Amino acid sequence: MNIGQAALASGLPAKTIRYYEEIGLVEPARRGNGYRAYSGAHLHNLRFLARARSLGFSIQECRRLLSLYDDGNRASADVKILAQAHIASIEEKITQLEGMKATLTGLVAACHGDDRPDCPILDDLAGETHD
Amino acid sequence: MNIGQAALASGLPAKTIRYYEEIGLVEPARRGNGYRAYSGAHLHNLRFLARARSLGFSIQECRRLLSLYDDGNRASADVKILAQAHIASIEEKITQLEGMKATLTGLVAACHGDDRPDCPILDDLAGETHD
DNA sequence: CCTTGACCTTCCAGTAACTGGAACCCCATC
DNA sequence: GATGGGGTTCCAGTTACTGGAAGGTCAAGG
Repeated sequence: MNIGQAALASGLPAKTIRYYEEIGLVEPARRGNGYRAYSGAHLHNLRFLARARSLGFSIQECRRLLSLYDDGNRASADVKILAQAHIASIEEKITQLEGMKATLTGLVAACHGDDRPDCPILDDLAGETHD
Repeated sequence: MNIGQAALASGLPAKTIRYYEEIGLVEPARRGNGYRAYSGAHLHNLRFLARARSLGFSIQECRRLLSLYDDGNRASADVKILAQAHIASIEEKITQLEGMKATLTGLVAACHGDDRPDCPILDDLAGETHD
């Protein structure tokens, strides 16, 4: 199948699929005319990547996950550790975002939001402590 | 004050401060020897930026916030709208991350994590539905 | 046979916000 | 004069794509 079909079937943009080839993630065969030819296995890997990326794994992590998938002798513990570390980094991001949100929510609540210039949000950013 | 002092006083790395100058955010004067000379106002802006960035505002948003800060005729409503939009985008990110976390947590719980290859996490990524 | 349009190709540049490093200058001090 | 700790510029790399230009391929229609 051509790249357009692979894109449709995997849900990834063709541009992304070409990029994955460039970085050595999924390397299809070529037809006589230079077109990429994706096999069922290639498509499988593309779907795998789409799913892993949608769960927030980095490209490096996806690479590792694919190689673990391909390794019949893998230990599921290795996969689990990778996933747990990823969960931890997600939690870290969430915590950070929650902190920002809490601060901003407080500031927004304090801002009257009319046509006057007085603004607690800017005051906070400017480091002006409100007694 | 030199860039090193400004870095210390603002909490920003010198590299970042130079970058902010490059993109026109904070443009210090220069001494005879070519060194950057930061005034109190410059330092204030650097601190403002550090705070705004720590709250997750993008550089573009920071630029806008700074210009609102500098505009004595601003309407606090404009600031509030900006902040509210930012809160909304933070919430969106959190929702996305929570979704990833929930899925991953389920998968990790299902994975025995020993030296056997069988792994529900990889099965999920590979699109193999577990009955 | 020619054209049209959809598809494919490569390559280059841009995104966000820095960060690291090389090569070099300035200044005070021992 | 050498040394050390500043400072300077410029270039490259990071992440994971995305957009666009210039051009090749192929099937269908006139």
